[in-house]
Amino acid sequence: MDKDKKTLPDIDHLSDDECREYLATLSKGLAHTARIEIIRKLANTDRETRCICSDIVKILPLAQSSVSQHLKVLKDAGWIEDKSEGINVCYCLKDGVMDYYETLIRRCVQKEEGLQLSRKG
Amino acid sequence: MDKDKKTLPDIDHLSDDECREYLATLSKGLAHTARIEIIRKLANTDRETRCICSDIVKILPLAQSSVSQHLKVLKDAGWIEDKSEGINVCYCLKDGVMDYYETLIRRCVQKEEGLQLSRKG
DNA sequence: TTATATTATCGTCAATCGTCGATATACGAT
DNA sequence: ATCGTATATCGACGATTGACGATAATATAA
Repeated sequence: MDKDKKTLPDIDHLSDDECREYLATLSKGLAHTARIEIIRKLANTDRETRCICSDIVKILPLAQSSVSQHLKVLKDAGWIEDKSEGINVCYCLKDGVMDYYETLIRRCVQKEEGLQLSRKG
Repeated sequence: MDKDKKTLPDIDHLSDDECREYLATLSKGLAHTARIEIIRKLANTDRETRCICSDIVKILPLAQSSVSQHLKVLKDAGWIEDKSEGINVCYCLKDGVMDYYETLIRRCVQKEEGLQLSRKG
């Protein structure tokens, strides 16, 4: 039932290559203004209120099928989860994914240990 | 001479739309493993050491023309700067761009003021 | 000038993306 | 069973991306 609700992979257990792959995938999620809007909307919707698909369609200037595509991209990338509620599908941000993204960036990109000279402060 | 070395736009002076556009553009920069590798390399190269184009070509399993393309994407997006040094071109990360990216994400995506209920801590 | 090294650009090609309308699927109500 | 609502998927299309080799452009060396 919760088969597809896989949690975010533990960064410490990923190889460098896997980290880069995953960072690229998540970044692709943020690489379109419509998807940024979706994430913004979900970030501002608490779990009780819930955010169903049709709410998201309403706030975007796109056809329903296009919005559905963007939601699929975000879901496949690991940004969001969905849950069916009768006729509706409730979307929400994956828990902690924002922090996860920033951590992944640091793991992939930031200065290697041993030579952090210019970290101001 | 420094015509194309434009600094990162002040986030506070951007409209919401412009913020989203710019976040999407920067995210596109991170949306490819080769470009992540380039940014990693530059983040680990201090300004004195300098990192010239051919060094980057060496560490990537791509043709020189492909690497040049990726460098162009990163430069156009605002991640990196270049500077000619005789026959070579020295690339470096734009100063503060990592922090800038994270700030932009927060500005675009994170919870609106007034209702931050579940910021743990 | 000619030759060599470094980098950018061009042209081409296949693959992916973004969009849409149309259709399929699933559920709830009648 | 039929209808209506919500959502996902399909197929088509144009635009963009990512790759390459070839070539152009630039600087240095001989």
